[in-house]
Amino acid sequence: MKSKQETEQPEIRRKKTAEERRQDILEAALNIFTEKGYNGSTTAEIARAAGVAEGTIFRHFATKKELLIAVLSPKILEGIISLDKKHKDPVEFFRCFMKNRLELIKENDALVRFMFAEAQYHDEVREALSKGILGQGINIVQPWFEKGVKQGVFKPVPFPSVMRTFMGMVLFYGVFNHVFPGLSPKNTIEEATDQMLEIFLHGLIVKEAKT
Amino acid sequence: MKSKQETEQPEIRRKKTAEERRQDILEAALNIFTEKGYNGSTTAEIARAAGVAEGTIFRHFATKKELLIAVLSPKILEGIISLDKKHKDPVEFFRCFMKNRLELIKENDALVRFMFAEAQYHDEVREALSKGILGQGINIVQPWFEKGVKQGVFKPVPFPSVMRTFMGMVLFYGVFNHVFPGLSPKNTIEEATDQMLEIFLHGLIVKEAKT
DNA sequence: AACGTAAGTGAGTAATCACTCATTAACATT
DNA sequence: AATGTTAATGAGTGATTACTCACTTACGTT
Repeated sequence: MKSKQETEQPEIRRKKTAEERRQDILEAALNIFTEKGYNGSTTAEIARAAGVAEGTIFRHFATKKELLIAVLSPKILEGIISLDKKHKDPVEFFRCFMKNRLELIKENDALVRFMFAEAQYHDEVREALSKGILGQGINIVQPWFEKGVKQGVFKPVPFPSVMRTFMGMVLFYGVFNHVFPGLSPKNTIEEATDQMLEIFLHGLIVKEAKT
Repeated sequence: MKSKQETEQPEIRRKKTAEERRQDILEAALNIFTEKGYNGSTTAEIARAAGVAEGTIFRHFATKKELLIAVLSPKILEGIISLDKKHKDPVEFFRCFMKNRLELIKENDALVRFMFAEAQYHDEVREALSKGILGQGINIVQPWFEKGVKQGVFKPVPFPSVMRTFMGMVLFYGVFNHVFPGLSPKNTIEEATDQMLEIFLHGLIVKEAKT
């Protein structure tokens, strides 16, 4: 029951609501974390970036780790909603989905890289990531893939392999550009999507050739 | 000029050579680093694992970061040699290369994950990784790919996209199994290679279908 | 204006960090 | 046995860490 009424907003520096402060801290934490890593960031630094005292952080989050979880949790589920179900064609779905994910990753590449990096060391992050992304995969991708198989459009490759391949291609896109700058310089998302999709759907080999 | 002669080895606990100690420390550091991350590991912990005093570490490595570099540098170049050039067929090359890399990654998956995780935060790691792996890509993969294109076997997709797709699939293999356990349970390397290669070379779509 | 309350503060704390250095131990050489 | 040399030690150091708490501030209510 947060009975905080927005009355008039005078010139003098008003105290922010608890929720506003919380958001300030979360935003600052996200920036510092993605830049320096969880263990490389200090609560003092985050407080400075958020414009609050260090003690304020611990009024909103009991521990530093709780802050980490609070930063990542909403981000992990983000983007699920943005995908509509208007597609009829499995191939069209994969094209849209890949482009959608590439855009999402390009916009949040520091975040994505951070999540996967920290997933190595923190069980909580790994579990949240696993649940969130696997949920996307199973709920969204698998039905379309199986639909395609039933229609005879897709090969009956085991779904885990499809998922792994697809995610590898897509997720690595963001990591790649960071770790290996210089390669793929002027690649637009459109081009990247088309080229990846060409390989993913039709393969590297020209159709007439034999293995 | 290390004039240390291996004479007789009496029962009493002998002092190890500098090189032996160095290797002990490197091995322990690798284990601790991959488990807890660079910033999550302490030199005290590494010393304990290596069975040496903390000061000994700094007799062999000036700083903790120097230890990190010393741990990773040899690992990054590892595996290049193991690949012979007996292949004649570009397709066969990709099959062998993928299987080879998958095995390498499966055996060193903690290391691989650690390298890419720390590459987010340390320029030195990123540069070493970039140079090492990009070198492999350009020196080994690109010639075979271009050979395939000239033979009319491969499509003239821009090489960066091919490389990115290939690396994404392969590298993500290890990360995937760690972050998303439960999926792809009993997948052997043989199966994984075959399924990935099927998608990479021939695509998900059955040949008769149209986009 | 006086009071109560929720939110914010920052100096303080105990623990921990990477790193140092005077000392000791283990060898080879004489 | 005496001496020199190289390697190893671990208590010590100053800096830094996540986190605490007694106190202040800003606001709503009366």
